[in-house]
Amino acid sequence: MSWTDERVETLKRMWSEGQSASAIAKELGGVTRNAVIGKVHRLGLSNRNDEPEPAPAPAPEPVAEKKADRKPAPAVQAPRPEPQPEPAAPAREEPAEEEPVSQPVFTPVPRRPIVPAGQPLPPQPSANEISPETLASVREVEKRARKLTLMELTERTCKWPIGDPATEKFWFCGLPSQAGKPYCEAHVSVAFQPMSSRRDRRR
DNA sequence: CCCTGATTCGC
DNA sequence: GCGAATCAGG
Repeated sequence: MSWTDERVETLKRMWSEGQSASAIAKELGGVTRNAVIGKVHRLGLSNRNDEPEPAPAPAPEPVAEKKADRKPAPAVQAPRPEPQPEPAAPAREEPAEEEPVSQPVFTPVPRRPIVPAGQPLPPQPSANEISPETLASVREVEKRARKLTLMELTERTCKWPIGDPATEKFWFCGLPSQAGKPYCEAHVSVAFQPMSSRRDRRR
C-alpha cells in the first residue's frame, strides 16, 4: 500500500478528529499504526492542536561576552513554550452550611473539555424503558464488572459506566465488548434498543 | 498486559 | 519517503 492522496486525506481527517494511530491504520488497512504515526510526523501533523508556533523566545543570553565566541547559537532543542504560571487560585468560600467536614471541593477550573470523539455516551440506565428481565440481567452482569478505570478501557472492553462519577464508587464495566460495539452483550441490550420495543413498552 | 504517540534509522 | 523497532509512558 502507498500513501495515495485519498489515503492521506483520510489520515489527515481522522487524525484531526482525534482518532488514534491504530484506529486510523485499521481504517486504512494495509498499514500499521507505526506507518500512520510516521506519516503523521512527515506531514507535520504531530501536534493535534494547532499551535501556530510558540514564538521561540530567543532566550537572550544576559552574559554573552566572549572574545573568541565559538558557537553563536548552540541550536539546542526548540525552547519549550513554558507553561502558564498558575493564576493564583481565588480563595473561594462556599456558603455551604451542610458540609460538616472540610472538603477540598474542586472548583471547575475553566478548562476546555476535550471530548475524545468516540462512541455515543450511554444513556443513564433508567428503570423504565427496560424490561425487568433485562434489567435483572444487567444488574447480575454488573456484579462481575471488571471495574476498570478510564485508562484501562480498550476497544474490546465494555465502556458502560457504573456508579457515580463524583464518588469513588465509579468504574467501567470492562467485560468483553461485542465486536464493534462499545459495550458488552448485557449493556448493548440496554444501550441499543430497537425503536419498536421502545414504542409501546409496557409499564 | 492492554494501549498510546515519539523517535530512530536502515531501507 | 517509508515504516519496523524501539522507546517512553498511561
